[in-house]
Amino acid sequence: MPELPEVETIRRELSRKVIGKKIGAVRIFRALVVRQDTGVFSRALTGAVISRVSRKGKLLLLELSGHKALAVHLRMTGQLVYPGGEGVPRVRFTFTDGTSLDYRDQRMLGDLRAVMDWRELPFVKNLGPEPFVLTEAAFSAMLAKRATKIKPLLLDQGFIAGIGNLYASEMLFGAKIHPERPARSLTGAEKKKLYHRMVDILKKAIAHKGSSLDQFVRTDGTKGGYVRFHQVYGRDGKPCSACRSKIVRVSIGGRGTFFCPACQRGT
DNA sequence: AATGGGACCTGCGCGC
DNA sequence: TGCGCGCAGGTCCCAT
Repeated sequence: MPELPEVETIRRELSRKVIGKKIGAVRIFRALVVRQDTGVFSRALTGAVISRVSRKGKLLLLELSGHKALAVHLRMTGQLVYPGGEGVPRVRFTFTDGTSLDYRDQRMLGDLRAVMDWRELPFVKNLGPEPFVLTEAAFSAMLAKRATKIKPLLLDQGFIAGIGNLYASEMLFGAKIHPERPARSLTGAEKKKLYHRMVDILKKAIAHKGSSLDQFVRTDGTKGGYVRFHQVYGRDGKPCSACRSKIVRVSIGGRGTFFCPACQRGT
């Protein structure tokens, strides 16, 4: 479940480690994760120099010389490890200095592709605003227009970029809002609170290098430290930190959703 | 517009 | 103990 904080962690770490490096060779061990012709992929990347690493929502972009980019979506179990070299990854990028960047992905749901203009990717074009760019007023106005349940709405990448299942539950708990509340039913105070919990939680998760519950690891293979701050996600049956009621897990929009039935009232 | 389902994948934990 | 099954969740796609 790499979400915005996890992808941002990787972005920052790769920025420190691989900018300026030249890709000498691309080895594809499992073609499934390369979502385009593998020859096109390899030829586009070989010889390119990494100029910058950026992020759009949960999409990581290794920008290259010649206006190209390597777009990486980790989906569920993707990992980028540097320096790589251990075991057999799905894809290995070997730099001309001899080091390598490994793309690992247990479930192979990830998405790697070399693109000429990442701004033209449908995923990018459909992306909603970045949480850190959005103002409170704009966020409130966006919520006011929507009748749908707040929790699935926060997961909609076209509505807002980067939030996934874990942080959606955490921020709704922080704002004391029931996950099935229609977005437009939130009061002004609730919308304000949700905006601030959203920003605070994402920033704090980045500060702690993300949440490693299952597969997420940092580029050096170590785990992120935010799990110990989780209030509800993965804590069903355990006491709420605020009121000691038991945290419950329900399915909303087909996704596991954790909340405190006492603190987060009503629909 | 909203909602619900299936598809993509693998490994884990559950029930029997 | 062993086996089969459902499930985990990011995104896309289809149907209603």
